[in-house]
Amino acid sequence: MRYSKDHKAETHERIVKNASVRLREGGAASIGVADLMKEAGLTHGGFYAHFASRDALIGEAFAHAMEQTAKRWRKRAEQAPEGKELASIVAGYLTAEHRDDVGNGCALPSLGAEVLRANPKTRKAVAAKLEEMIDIISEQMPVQAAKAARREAIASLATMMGTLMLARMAGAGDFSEEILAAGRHSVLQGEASAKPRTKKSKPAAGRT
Amino acid sequence: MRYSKDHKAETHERIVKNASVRLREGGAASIGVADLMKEAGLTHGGFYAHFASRDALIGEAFAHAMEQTAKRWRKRAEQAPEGKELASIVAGYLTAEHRDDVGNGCALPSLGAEVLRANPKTRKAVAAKLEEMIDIISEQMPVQAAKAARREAIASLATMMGTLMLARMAGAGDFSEEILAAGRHSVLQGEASAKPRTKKSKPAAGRT
DNA sequence: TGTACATCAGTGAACGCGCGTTCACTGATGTAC
DNA sequence: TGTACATCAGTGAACGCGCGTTCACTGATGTAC
Repeated sequence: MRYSKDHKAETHERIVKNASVRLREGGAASIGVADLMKEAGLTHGGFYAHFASRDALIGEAFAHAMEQTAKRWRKRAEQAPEGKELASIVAGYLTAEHRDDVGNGCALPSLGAEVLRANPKTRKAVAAKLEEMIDIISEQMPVQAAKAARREAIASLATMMGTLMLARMAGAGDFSEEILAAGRHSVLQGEASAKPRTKKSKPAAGRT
Repeated sequence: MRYSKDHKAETHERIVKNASVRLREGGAASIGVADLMKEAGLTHGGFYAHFASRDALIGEAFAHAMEQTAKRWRKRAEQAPEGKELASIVAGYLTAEHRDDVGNGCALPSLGAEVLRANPKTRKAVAAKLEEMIDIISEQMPVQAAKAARREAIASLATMMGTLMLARMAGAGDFSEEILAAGRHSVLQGEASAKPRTKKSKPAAGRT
């Protein structure tokens, strides 16, 4: 072959990564085949050696963005001092840096509305990843009952993504900072140093 | 004139209303001039007698969606029994009906990501409307201190819109219902029958 | 070791199509006289 | 009251442009003999 063993796989991954950034920044409609290939240093004709269609790429870009977000949370939870797992995730989430980095940020606020317009297969994959993400937060909840932990995990996730969206809508001034602070206060009140529900000796298990 | 006095204004409004539904459902990219005019019973050429450009229409559609949402909340707060204003807004918000009616639903979850791609003028107008919406919720908060009320209003709004988005991402099954219930529980816990901060004798004032 | 062939990631011209915008025109009504 | 003209919301053909997709081709490398 002309290229190294997994050269094609690397190219494929590069295209998907770039697409997932653009997807978060500008929505699926902003993804242009020619632009994307140019960004990857290739010409547009080669696109169809990697993807069956533009829509297939969009599906992969969704999956990549969701998985990247989940990975980030797992890593944060693992690296945080015991009892500070949730606080660490929230502190990393509700920041001006995250607000301003839409393309590499959490998939949920960027893609929540977008996924409604995606094909059924993509929608299902996204819903499954969402379950995973809820599990990750749920494991860090300072509540003993699993049911309550799950309920609170969902609400915390909702508050986090909602806060980030509102902060983005508000722009980058005092109003936006106020929103971020309100979200942090709400999610973390009275839970700053409580113990998570599960030990973190093992990486988080997959979804149910 | 060929038509009644405010015929043109009515046509204009009809186009904007239709556009604001499409904007919420499919994003700005889904708004096609020809489609929209056809929906209004007209031909595409007449569009430019009403709007300077497609982009100008999109700006009006944003404003309409935001104002419609704010109006709905004011109405709900006015019609609710005293002490149940916030509960009434939340109960109307976190329902399967609202989840399934994206086009006529709250502007925030549908347009939060979309507005980041709009022009600066539209972005500013949306941010101003967001302030108004926070004020509406803030006035119904069962807290005496204005600062705390505003903080809690922001967090409630974030949780509400975040919950609705998560429920939409989850589809329409048990998982989705669970999300809605978690959001209702979170926003309303312990506040079900507290008194709002302000009397509702007068319609809510404009934003600061 | 040398030669002919197969492989296949990537190239770039070409296609069909839809879209935003322009523009000369229509035709019903209000107004001036 | 009747006639000629001005107004203007709406019509529909035409335009230029960008985009997704197709396809014959390239050329460097691995493999068979």
